[in-house]
Amino acid sequence: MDKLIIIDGNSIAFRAFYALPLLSNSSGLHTNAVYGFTTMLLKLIEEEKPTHFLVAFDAGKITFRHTEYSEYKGGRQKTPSELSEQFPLIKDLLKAFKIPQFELSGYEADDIIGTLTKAADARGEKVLLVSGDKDMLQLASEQVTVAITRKGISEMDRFDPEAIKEKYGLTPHQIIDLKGLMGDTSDNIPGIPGVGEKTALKMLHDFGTVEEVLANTASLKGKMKEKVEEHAKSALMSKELATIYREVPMETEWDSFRYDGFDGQALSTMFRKLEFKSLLEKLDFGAVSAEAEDLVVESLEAVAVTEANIGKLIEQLDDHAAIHVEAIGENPHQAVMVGVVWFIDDGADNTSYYVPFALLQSDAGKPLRDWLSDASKKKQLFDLHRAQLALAWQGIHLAGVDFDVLLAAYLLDPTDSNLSLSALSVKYGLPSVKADEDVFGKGAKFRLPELAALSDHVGRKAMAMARMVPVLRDELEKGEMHRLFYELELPLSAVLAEMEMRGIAVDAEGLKTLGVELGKQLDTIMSSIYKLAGVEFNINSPKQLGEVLFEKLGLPASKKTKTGYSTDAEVLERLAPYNEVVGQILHYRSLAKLQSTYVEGLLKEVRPETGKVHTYYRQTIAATGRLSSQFPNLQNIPIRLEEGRKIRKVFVPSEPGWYMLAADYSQIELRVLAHISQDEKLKEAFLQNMDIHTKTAMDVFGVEESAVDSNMRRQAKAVNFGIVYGISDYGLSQNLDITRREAAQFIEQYFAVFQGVRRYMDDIVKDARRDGYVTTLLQRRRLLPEITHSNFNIRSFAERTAMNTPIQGTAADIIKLAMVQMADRLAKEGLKSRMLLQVHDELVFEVPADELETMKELVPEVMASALKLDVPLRADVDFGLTWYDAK
DNA sequence: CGGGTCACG
DNA sequence: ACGTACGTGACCCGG
Repeated sequence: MDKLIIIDGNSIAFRAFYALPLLSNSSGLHTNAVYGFTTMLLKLIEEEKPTHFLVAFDAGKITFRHTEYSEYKGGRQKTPSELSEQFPLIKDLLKAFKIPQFELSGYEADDIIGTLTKAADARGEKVLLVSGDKDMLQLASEQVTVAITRKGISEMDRFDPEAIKEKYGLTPHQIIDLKGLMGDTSDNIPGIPGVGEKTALKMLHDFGTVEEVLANTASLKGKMKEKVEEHAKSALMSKELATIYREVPMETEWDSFRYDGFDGQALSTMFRKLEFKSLLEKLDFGAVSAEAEDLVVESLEAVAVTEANIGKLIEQLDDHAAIHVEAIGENPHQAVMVGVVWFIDDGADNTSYYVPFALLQSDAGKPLRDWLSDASKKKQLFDLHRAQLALAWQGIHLAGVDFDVLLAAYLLDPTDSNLSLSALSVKYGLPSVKADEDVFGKGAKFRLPELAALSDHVGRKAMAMARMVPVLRDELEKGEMHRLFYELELPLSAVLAEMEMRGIAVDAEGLKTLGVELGKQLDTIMSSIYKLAGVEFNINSPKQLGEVLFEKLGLPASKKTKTGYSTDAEVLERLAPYNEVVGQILHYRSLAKLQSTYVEGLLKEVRPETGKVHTYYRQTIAATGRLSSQFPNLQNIPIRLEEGRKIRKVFVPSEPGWYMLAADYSQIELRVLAHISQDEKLKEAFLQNMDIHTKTAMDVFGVEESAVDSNMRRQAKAVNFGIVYGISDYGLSQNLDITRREAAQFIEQYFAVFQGVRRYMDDIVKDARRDGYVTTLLQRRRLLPEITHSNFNIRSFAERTAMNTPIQGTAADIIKLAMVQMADRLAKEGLKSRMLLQVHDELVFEVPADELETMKELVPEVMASALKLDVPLRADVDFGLTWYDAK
């Protein structure tokens, strides 16, 4: 049997546009609506397997409805240019899909669809009609199913007449009456003012049609009767406007909608232009497009090196080369080595040499190992940090790396969430490489392919990497980020790898003891909660907890999440006065977190041989330039509450008689703000070394220092936080639990005093709009394409990001500088002290007793002088036998 | 594998 | 009118 899919083109394009973030490709073309449209088409083709297909569009301009009602669709926002520029792309896309398109001047897509579904009905063919507009429900029939998008575009609700009956108690045709009564603000159809969906449905259930409702106003009551009578004409006109016209004079020849598959060639070209990397990979055009002439595929001779031919590679070793280190696994401290690849480009031929790791480690591999460790042999690679760690665990010290493709790509676009070689080769228009996932598989299906395929794949990775080096080097130069790259990030990679290899010692016995105590407390609290609640349930399940609190115990639910009641700490704290159990649950939650994440989780990461944990700092994740930490995350060890803070006691020196020493920047973000904004008041506060929150309270409340009480200081502190985050009255009001009006007043008073800060906030948003990005003091860059988005929320988010990123990012620049300088000083001065951790504004060291005095001076000195600002930087230092004591 | 929650700066 | 504070990672639950 045939099956026709009809898509309401304008409606789906709008839906996709507003549902997805404003994506754009590297030439600045917006692509989110096209992307959403594409994924929907692919999904429909795959799941529905249509035999016939078409998309209907509004032809735009005036339709016959305007001639009847000039206000039709009035008051509707102009289509944002970010969307209208995408319509031509969608039309090209449909051509590549080989899906027929219909539009007819004077008619809307609705009418074309109405006419076509009528024809299909008459022929007795199955139709699936896809739209975001509930009006379409009037076209449902035994033959025609209407799918309405829900929550964005990925999910749809399907309606046949039965489903419409179930949901609204109406026939498809009565949908028109529904709209006649309630109107439709988006089309500026008036309906009857004051009649919403509920009232309209009730009337229709009683009377059936608009006409019958009007004929029976006598049985309506009071205000409603007046309203209906007064707006009777409007209701009739609205009904007429809502009626889809089904007699458009047009070709309805069934066979002209036949769908026999897309043009893979055209589609892959289209996807490449739009930079739909994931879709390109998903459809695997690799094979198809490799033959296509428009795609450059470089030839490569991929040599799998053996003991017999290793001499050929050794012979060719030069003073520089692109290499690729293939190691399997997310955690580089536990990576399984596959091998190392050398890419040799001698001008005539491209040759890659894949050296299996066992061979590299054998006697025959010695010259290669020496080459890797020779700092005078310059290497370019992808992900130096990871390669260095993986090799170090195998006893190979990697040195002399002068370019890292991953690091460069990150600096060029720190928000890119897919920085794989495969994705980058597409992004920078270079010969493509297969994704690792496609070659190796993933999860349980992961396996290395046979030698020839493996050596080809890793060889192509090395080649792609080599091709990317000059491109990215130029881009860094253009963005004035070469110093940031060569003088900061690249040296930092090595510093981080060194810190991580060293690891930090953990007192596992102490941790276990803590775990036993927590276990006892958890048992006690658990039984107490069950008793108070009168039922046993899984306290860790927000779903079950919600049911107990809000249904069984009948506590007032306030916040909702997508899936049900919210039970987060903020909600529970409000509920605490109602029932004793709530406080217990909060306590249970905090202890359970300590137990699962910080006792059990941390214990799993301790190496039994050394008693140390080795975190992995990620240098290419955070959009602002900060580091992040994994396996385990050592940047979120508890400190705010004493119960959790005790966890810090298990972080100890790795040598007897040594100390832990920690130094943290004081108010680095506000000091950075003072420097960037050049705000006189803020600068003055730091030049006089005042308590910044107290000073803010004095200025905002206009009082003397002695009159600032703890509450005023607390509020001033929240305002300072808000300023750094890109303030909004709503956010501040939530944080301080005050009204928005009060919050707005605070902000206004703050800006009245700190006028330079206000100027900075205004200017940085303007700059971001003009340039499309913001930068830190060291020229770190973050692209903000959404700063001009027509959607208020999306745009506001970008504006706050524009305000925050230069501040957070410059602070990140500064501590990174301090780390590189610190590593240098330790080496130069022959100190035995070791840098172990970075926690955004804090550095942690282990220090032998006889270096304590030196380090207490040196660390804060280096941190404070890492970068010269117009206000002083300050770092406070302390030491003790554990991290806990170095406070 | 996504959502909810919570730990940190 | 819109409905949010900025940046991360780990754990648990439940489909």
